[in-house]
Amino acid sequence: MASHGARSRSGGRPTLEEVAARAGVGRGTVSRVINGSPRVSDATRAAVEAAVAELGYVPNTAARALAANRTDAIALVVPEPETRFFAEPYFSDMLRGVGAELSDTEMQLLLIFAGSDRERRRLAQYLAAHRVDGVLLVSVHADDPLPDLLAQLEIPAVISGPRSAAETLPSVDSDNYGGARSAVDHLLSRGRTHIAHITGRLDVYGAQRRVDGYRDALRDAGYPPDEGLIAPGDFTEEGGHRAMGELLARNPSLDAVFAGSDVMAAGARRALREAGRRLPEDVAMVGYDDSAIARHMDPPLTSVRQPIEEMGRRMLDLLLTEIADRRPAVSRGLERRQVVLATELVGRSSS
Amino acid sequence: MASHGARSRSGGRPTLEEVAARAGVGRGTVSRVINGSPRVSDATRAAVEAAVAELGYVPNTAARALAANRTDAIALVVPEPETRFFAEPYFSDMLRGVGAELSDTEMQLLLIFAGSDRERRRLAQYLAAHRVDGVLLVSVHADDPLPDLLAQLEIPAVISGPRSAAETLPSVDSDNYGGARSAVDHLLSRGRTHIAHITGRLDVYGAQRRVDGYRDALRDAGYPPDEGLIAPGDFTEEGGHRAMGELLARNPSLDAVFAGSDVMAAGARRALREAGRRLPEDVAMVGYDDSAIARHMDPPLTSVRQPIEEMGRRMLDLLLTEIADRRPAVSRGLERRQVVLATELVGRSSS
DNA sequence: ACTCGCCCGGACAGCGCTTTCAGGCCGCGA
DNA sequence: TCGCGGCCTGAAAGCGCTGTCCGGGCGAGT
Repeated sequence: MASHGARSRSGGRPTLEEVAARAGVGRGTVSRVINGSPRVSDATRAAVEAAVAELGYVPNTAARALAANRTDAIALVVPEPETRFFAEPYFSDMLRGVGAELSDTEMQLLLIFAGSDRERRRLAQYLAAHRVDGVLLVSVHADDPLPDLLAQLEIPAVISGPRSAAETLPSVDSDNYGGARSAVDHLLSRGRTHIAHITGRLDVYGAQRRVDGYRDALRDAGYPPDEGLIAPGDFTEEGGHRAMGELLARNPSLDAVFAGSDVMAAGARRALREAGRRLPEDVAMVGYDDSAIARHMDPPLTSVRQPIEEMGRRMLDLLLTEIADRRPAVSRGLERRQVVLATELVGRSSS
Repeated sequence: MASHGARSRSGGRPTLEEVAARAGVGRGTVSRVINGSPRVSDATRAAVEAAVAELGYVPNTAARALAANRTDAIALVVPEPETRFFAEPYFSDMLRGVGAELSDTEMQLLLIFAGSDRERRRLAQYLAAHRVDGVLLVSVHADDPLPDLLAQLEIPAVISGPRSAAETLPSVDSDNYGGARSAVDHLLSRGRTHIAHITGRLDVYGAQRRVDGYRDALRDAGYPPDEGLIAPGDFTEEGGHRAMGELLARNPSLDAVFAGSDVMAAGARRALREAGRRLPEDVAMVGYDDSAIARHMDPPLTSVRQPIEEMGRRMLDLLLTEIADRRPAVSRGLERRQVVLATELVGRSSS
């Protein structure tokens, strides 16, 4: 006690203790002011704030983390290689949404890639050390063990794109089903009658939902189910190209395609060109994602837009709630923690 | 003391103390094992490691940071808006290099954008709180106050692209001068005699050096200086377009252009097309950066490649050295902490 | 065999902050 | 006027780990 008074060591930053001395109060009081506790009189608060300003006091994060058992940091985990992260606007939009929402808080955002096995092991270590208060998980496949790890470690997490209808983690997703329906309805309204669908990877729940939406829209319009009009893609351009080839072979009279992603649409477009079909005269096309690819395609591609930035924001909201709720160990009911946002059809000349 | 034995609180993670108890040694000993101190017998070390494994012990970062006064984290600061970060492959390559080098260590990398005023204030707060052990600064303009702030806070930092010849911070750069020379020499070797240059923003030191390299290469080849062949650009496509226009107006007989960046080359290419000049028949062109733009230009652009990933790796090396050296407060001489890496001319059909 | 030196393990004092606890002071009601 | 209840504040106990300082044990030298 006598060994560390209010003297500031050379180059050292001021401590709570020094602020307290300067303001003529105790450490605890300063702490309360800093943390915005209401149990402090206005006069005292003002005095403390003055001292803080004069000394240029900045709290020591490590000490706070140790004492309060929290880190004030959350991680955005991308289970993909870095290259994909930079290639897909999806991630940067998401990041922007999260970042925007986060700038109102004192929280820090960590960006973590978990594409390789090595990176995943590192991440596991990282999470085990509880170096973040919560995790935002984007683009997770059905069989990914990450969510379970998080649950086991009791780390709050929010997932973008539930893994299944029975998703237990809080999640934010866009309305894949509705988006697909709107795409098909649009094509129908254009007078198209033979509408095919190129699916995404079916181990991604959202891709399944798009198929469901496609089927239901056709059924509701009086078209009997025809599995021959559905071809599996894998979200790649090459997959889209191949799928389109199959579809054309099976359905010569096909006059429209709903592709499960813009990238696949680009592949399909190539296949159509090779087959001598004109867009949109012979075959109309609608994509999904409304990415840059859609805008730059020739002709520009009608596509279903997802509010990705908004999704990022909502994910962060959910996560912060989750973290706050967990703090005093209140156990909440299984209220609705699955958010679904509406999509929007962006019409262009491909349809 | 009696208040916290080796009992693990419900859900709590094991502590050093518990590991020590299990291994039958003292806390300090376990700490030494964890930190790889040599002053521990093999038998003891084995016992401790076994205990660590059995308990699944993971050190508490906050406690360690507090006691050791370090964070084991460094920041990559990008003084640009996020959009530019994603748009320019420069940053992602840099990130990849740093990330690769970092994965051998226990250090954590933080990505921080400081494009807006608001973000910069946040960053200042962040640095003031000493939440990182060091900073990697990329793409800094001559008048940026960030380096000074870092110096004042005594935070180790490494800069990519020195601000001037008198840069005091450790830095890693590519050989802008040599790169420019190689570009001009290449054009000369192709038999071109009227070679113009579109510069980058001259408040970026690297852009100045490219101008120097351009001038010297021509001078050494026996061409007298001709300022009319130099037009200022600003690293944007529009700037390149405008500069090319000026150059053509001033020098009708011009037969080659060395552009200070690929983006400007794209703008210049547009101006050439508008003027009815063919590439490379009428005018040969060389760009700088060897970015995707160069590969996709029509015709593909010859460009000077910088080893960006390597630069990222070297920057991290320098920073870690810097951090390590500062720890025991050894003051080192002003040895060479400015690394310059060689560039490489990538030939394509534009020249 | 005895002593000196060396190496290893344990104890202890914090690192700076949060948070509980209890006491002091004031105001209000009786 | 006295007593009781509240609110505000100060004190103190850690949070889990690091790093220094000692003491003890063991091997080697004479």
